[in-house]
Amino acid sequence: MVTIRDVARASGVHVSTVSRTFSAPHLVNEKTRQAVLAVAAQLGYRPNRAARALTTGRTHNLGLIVADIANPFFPPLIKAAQGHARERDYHVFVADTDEDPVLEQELIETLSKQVDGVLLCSPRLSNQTIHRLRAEVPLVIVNRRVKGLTTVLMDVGQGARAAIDHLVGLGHRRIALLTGPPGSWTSGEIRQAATDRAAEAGVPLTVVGPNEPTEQGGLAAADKIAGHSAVLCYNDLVALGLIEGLVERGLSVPGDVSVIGIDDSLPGRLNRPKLTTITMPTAAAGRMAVDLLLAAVGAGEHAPHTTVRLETSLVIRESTQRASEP
Amino acid sequence: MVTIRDVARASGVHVSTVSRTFSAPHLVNEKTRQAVLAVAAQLGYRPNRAARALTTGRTHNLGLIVADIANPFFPPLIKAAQGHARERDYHVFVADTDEDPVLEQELIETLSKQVDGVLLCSPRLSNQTIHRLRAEVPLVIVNRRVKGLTTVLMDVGQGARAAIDHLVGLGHRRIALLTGPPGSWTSGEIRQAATDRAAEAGVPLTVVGPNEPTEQGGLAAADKIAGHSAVLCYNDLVALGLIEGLVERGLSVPGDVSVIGIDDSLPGRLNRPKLTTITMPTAAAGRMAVDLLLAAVGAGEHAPHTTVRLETSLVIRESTQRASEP
DNA sequence: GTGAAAGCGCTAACAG
DNA sequence: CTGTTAGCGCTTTCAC
Repeated sequence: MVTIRDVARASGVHVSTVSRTFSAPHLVNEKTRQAVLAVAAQLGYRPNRAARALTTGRTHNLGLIVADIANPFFPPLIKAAQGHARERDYHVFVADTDEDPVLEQELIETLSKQVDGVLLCSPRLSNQTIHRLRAEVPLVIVNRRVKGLTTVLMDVGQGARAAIDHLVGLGHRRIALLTGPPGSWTSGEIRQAATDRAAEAGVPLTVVGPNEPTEQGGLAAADKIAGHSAVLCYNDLVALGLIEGLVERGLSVPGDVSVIGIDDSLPGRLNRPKLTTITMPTAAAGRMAVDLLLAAVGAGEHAPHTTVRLETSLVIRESTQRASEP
Repeated sequence: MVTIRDVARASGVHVSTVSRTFSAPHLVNEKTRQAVLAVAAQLGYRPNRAARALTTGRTHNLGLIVADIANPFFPPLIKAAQGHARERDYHVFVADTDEDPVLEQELIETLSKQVDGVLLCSPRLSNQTIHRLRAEVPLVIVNRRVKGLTTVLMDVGQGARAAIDHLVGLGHRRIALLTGPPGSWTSGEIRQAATDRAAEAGVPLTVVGPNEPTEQGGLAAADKIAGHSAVLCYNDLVALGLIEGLVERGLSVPGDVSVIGIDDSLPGRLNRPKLTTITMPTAAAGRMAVDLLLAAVGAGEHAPHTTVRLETSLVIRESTQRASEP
C-alpha cells in the first residue's frame, strides 16, 4: 500500500506538504503541488479516507438503512441517494433491516462510528429510540414523521385526495380503501386524506385493513371488497394482487372494478391494464435526504431540524374507468 | 464519543486490557473481562472499526458494485449479499455505476482503502483493467467470466436448454431468441446454449438482436418476431415488453405466441399471464460471492481463484402453451 | 494476565 | 510556504 510517506520521500518534501496538496491545495506552492501530484499519480497513491477520518472526524461515508431492499419501492430511492452522495464525494453503506427494529438499532449503532450520518427510511424503531440514537449520529428520516428530527415526507395525502376526486369524477359511489400495516405512517396519511375527501364529496368510503403490503395482501383482500366499484390500495403490490384476485373471480379491471395503486413502481407500469397510481417522488426524496443530512453534518450536534414535504400526484393510466351505470 | 481510554479509566485498567477484552478476550482474566465489559456497556462504548482497521489492516467492510440498483435483477442479490455479510459482521458499501466503466473503476479505487474486498456484479470494465485492480484489492466477479479471477456464474445455458426443450416439447417449430446487449456474457451463454439445443432437436432458431435489456427493447422487438410461435427473451423485462407489443398487435400470449423470460423477477411473477421464466439464483449468488470474497481476504494476495457455477432452471407458468396446429 | 510503548496513515496547530 | 510535533482510537509486540 502506497502511503503519504512514500509520496513524500519520492518527491523530496515532508509528509505534511503531501497531506496539504490533497486536503488544502491552496496552502501549497503551485510548483510543489504539481510535483507532488505527479509523483502521487505515478505511484498510484490514494488518500486513505479511514485514516483521514481519524483526525478530521469526517468519514465521508453515509449510512442508508431500509426495511427491505427487495421491495420495489426502495431501489429507486437507494439509487438516487447513492448517486447524489457520490457526486458529493460520499460513499454509502446500505443495510437492510428485514423489518426488525432490533437489527435496525444495532445497525445504526455499529455504523455510527464509520459514517457522518444515517438516512433512515421507513424506520420501525420507536420515536424515543430514534431520538436517543440521534445523539450519537446525525439522522434524517424518510417516510415517517418524527417530531424534532429532520424528516423527508412524501405527501401521499395529496395524491390520495386526487385519487378520490378522480374516482368520484368517474361516477364511482362505492369506493373501498385497502390500508397497509398498522404502524405505517403512510397508511395513516392515506386513510386520513381519503376519508376526509370522500366525506367532502358526500361519497361513502369503506376502509378495509390492515393488509399485508404485498401482492398476497391484495390477493387476500379480493373477497373483502365485494360490492365496491373502485378500490384505492396501500401500494402497487397490493393493487396488483387485488387485480389478480379479481380476475380469478371473473371480474375485469377496470371493466367491473377500478383499481388505484400507490408508488408508481415498475411492476405497476408493466401491468396490463397499466396501473393508475400515485407517483411517489422516491428519487427526489433520496437526494433531498442526502442534502439535508449533509447540511446537518456540517452544522453539528444541535442543528435546526426541518420537515420537507414532497408533492405526489395521481397518474391516470388504464386501471380506472367510468363507473358502469348501476 | 466514548473511547477505549474512557473505559480504561473508568474500570481502572490499562487501555490495552480493554482492547484485549474486545479483540482477544481469551487473553484476559475472566473477572477483569466481566468488569470491563460492564463498564463499557454502561458507558455505551463501541469499538471504532475504522481506527481498528488502521492497525489490523482489516476494515470489516465490503464493497458491492452493480451496474444499476434499480434493475429488478439486482435488489435480491444486494439484499442477500448484504444480509450474509452482516451475519459475518461485515458492513457493505453499495454503489451503482450507471453502466459507466470509468465510474466503475473510480469507485473501486476510492473504495479499495476502505474495504477488505469488492464484489463486482456484471462489470463493464475490460478484463485487463479488472486484473490490474485485483492487485489493489481482492475482487470477486459475479455474472461474468474473467480468467484468473474468482467468479460466480449463473448457468443460464442450462436454463436456456430446458427452455428450448420445453418449447419443442410443446410442438413449437418456429422459435425466436431475443438476445441482449452485445457485451453481455449472459446473452452469449444463452445464445450458445439455445442454438445448440435447437440444432440438436432439429428445430430452426431465429436469433434476433441485439436488444435493449428493457421493456422498450422487448416492445421494439414485437415486429421483428412475426411468424414465430414462441420466443425466448434475454430477460423478463424484454419478455414483458414483447408481450405488451404482441397484445397491442392483437396477438394473445400464450394463445398465439408462447413467451419465456429470464431472471424470475417480481414483475414477471406479477404479470398476467404469469411469465414462464428461467430462475436465476441471485440470492445464492450474492451469498456465495460474499463467502468467496471473505475466503480470498483471509488467504491474502495470491489466493487461488475459483469459478462457481450455480444452477438455473426453468419455471413453467402461464406464458407458454402447446403450439396451435398450423 | 497486565502495563508500557510504538505505530497504523493522516491532519492540524505551531514555528520558522 | 514548508517542516516539526503531537495525536486521532486502536492493536500489538515486548516486558514485567
